[in-house]
Amino acid sequence: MANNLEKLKQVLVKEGLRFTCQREEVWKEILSSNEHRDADEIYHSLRKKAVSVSRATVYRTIDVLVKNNMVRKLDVGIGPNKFEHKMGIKHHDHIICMKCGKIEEFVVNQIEKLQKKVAEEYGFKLGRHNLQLFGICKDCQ
Amino acid sequence: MANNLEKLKQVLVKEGLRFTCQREEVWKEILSSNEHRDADEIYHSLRKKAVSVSRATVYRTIDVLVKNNMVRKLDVGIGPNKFEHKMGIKHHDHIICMKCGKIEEFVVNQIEKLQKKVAEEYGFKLGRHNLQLFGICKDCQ
DNA sequence: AATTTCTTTGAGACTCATTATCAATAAGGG
DNA sequence: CCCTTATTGATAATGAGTCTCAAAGAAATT
Repeated sequence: MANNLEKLKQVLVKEGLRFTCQREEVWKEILSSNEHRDADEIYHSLRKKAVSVSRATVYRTIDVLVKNNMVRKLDVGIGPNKFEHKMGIKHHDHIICMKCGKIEEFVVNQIEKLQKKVAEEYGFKLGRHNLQLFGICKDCQ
Repeated sequence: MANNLEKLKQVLVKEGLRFTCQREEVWKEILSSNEHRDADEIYHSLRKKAVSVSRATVYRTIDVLVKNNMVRKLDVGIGPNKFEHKMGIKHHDHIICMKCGKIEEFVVNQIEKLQKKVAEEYGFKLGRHNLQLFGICKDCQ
């Protein structure tokens, strides 16, 4: 917790940005849940707690967090992007139900390795990747 | 070619839709190129050829084609979705340059297999998937 | 402490891709 | 050829996200 706040402070210094209470609140809000939430959900959750913050600031802060590897942006194929913090969480991909929108996480190390190989083959310096499986979950079948 | 037109006719019958010259032109336009193009590019290409069609119809037609597995929708992470026809083309994924937007295609059978295994594991009936690698290409590094 | 300089914020305007609306037009069966 | 129904196109609406800019806040300078 305190560690995570420190992390934010460090990143802000590194980026030449100021530590403000809005940025702190956004970060704490994202840390407070392991759900995949979109910017608007984060914004409303903060407003419900009477935190004074605007949508624009939520988006701006998330950008900083994503750029600095503290938050992952998830393009779930439909609707707004979702976000999840990466503190103490190891890398995973997602399998998404096309009916109910349920998102499950999975890890396949071998896929990661194959991806690196592909990138090398094509002379790309690999940044992030995006792997989603879309299907119909057990409950919806 | 003639085959592909037949294919369109069949699909339209199956969907209870009519065969119109707009739908035919959109389909031919998509078939005419192996590039990854967005709806607007397809629309403008048709207009340049003096084909009378609207943006709305382009989108609507593409929807039908995607639903019937004749066209693939590509979410390239930034900007509009891109489309590519699937006639005589085998499945591949994409590696995308985050600087210049260049898209290269690759095939890794093993990844496909691993994906199927994951879906099984989680009890999902696998539909499509989405695998993009984002990086910086050789030229942009 | 006051002033200056620079950053951040928030409200709302704006953008871009896509979807919805709906009157006018076109297909296709009878 | 007529009639019903689907389709089209122009345009409005939507949704997610970004931009703008004046006002407020921090930091540095005097």
